[in-house]
Amino acid sequence: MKRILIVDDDRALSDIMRDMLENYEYEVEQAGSVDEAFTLLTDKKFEMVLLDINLPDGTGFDVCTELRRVSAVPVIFASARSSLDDKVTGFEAGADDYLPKPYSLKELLVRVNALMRRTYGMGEKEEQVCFGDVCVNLSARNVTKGGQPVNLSLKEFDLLAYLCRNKGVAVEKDKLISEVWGAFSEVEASTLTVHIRWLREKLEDTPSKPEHIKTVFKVGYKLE
Amino acid sequence: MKRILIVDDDRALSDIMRDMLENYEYEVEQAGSVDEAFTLLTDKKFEMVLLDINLPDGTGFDVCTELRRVSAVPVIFASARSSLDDKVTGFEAGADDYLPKPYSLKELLVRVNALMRRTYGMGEKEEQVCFGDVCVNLSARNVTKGGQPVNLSLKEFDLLAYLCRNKGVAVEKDKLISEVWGAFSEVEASTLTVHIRWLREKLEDTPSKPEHIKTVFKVGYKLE
DNA sequence: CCCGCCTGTTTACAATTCGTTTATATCACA
DNA sequence: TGTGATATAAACGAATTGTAAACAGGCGGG
Repeated sequence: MKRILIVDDDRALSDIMRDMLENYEYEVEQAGSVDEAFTLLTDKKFEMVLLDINLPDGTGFDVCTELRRVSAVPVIFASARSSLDDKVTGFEAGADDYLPKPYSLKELLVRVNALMRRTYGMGEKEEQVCFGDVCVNLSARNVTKGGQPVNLSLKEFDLLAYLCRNKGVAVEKDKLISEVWGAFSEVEASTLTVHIRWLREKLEDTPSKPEHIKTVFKVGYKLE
Repeated sequence: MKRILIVDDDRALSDIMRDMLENYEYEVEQAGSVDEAFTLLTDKKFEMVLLDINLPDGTGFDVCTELRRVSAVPVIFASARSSLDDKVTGFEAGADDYLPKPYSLKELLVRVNALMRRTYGMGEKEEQVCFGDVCVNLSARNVTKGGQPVNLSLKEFDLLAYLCRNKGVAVEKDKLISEVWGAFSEVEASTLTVHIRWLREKLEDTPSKPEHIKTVFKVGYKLE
């Protein structure tokens, strides 16, 4: 959940922005002055700051400049001041975008989204599943046991990954084969058996008495 | 030196943009059509793409969408089409900014600078990644092994740099090629293999038993 | 202007890994 | 205890990767 700070002394407008951003699963806090902004920035970490320029006790430029001394947090100016000079000043103060009022809320939203995407990644969330002393990082494709990296082959990893994604549930052999080898694969069930064995050899303390990669008789396998 | 691709069929305007950007130490290439854009993207790597929307043989939206399939290169739309719908379409296609014509050149420049800064770092801070007795300074583009400087060629360094930025994760061969050789590059996978080999020869104690530049069979490579 | 060096790409071949199958042993349930 | 299901071990072939060397283009120095 990304947190956004809106700094604007027009409370009505600020509320509208807040409502819209909250609809899109951002967490929003509001400040109406430079002072209030610094107070909030001191307390909490924000993933983005939206700045008006004209504030009762200073300018958004000042806020941005100060902020940049200590932080690279994304900043978007949103202001009624729309001259080129103001834009240049804003960007030179370290802003990432500048949106002159009046703007459409939709445009604000897509720009916020674009900057979030650029700053925090295209949404590749790091998925990690652990059992016992084994950690499986699904996005990085690496596995550790007791902190030590474990080398798994392609099929071994894919198989383990599918079990991880269905941790706790018994997966039928047919299902495993079609997920790992492809829907119309014609490999024999024994192939699956062998790969399970190799996983156990690499990941279980006692491969012949598996504690995590369990077999479900007549059904398939289950990760616990 | 950052390379920028301008895609615009208005050659006069394109030239003006080029001149200005070159004054600010960017290296610029120009394309006047979708086709030309793809050609350039096939054999060179760009750090940013400026896209017009109306092109003789397609739209900038198409270029952006295709590009986003394989690359996270920063994209700015600059177009006479200034409706909200167009802006939304542009951002949804994966753009980072949208600048309606007519715009001032100065504004284009500060937006380019801001996006470069956001994407490639705030300049001064030294990014350094180490593994074993090897240290890679990403901003200074130099590498040491056991304190001794190591000479890497351009491609060798780019490849290593990308692996460093994704230390610990298995990077697919396709991804490596599109990041190092350019979005639509058509170099063969064997070229990648050879460059990996050279890196290992220069950085690994026992190149044939690499401890850090690991191969992930059928997938790609990983830095540990 | 020519030459040699450096870089990058491709090619050909060697070495290795991986996945599958087969064969046999062991296990779980009725 | 018997029988089908699963585990274990090993072997083979195919596909992937490593290696070395040749080739081409660009650049700078003589």
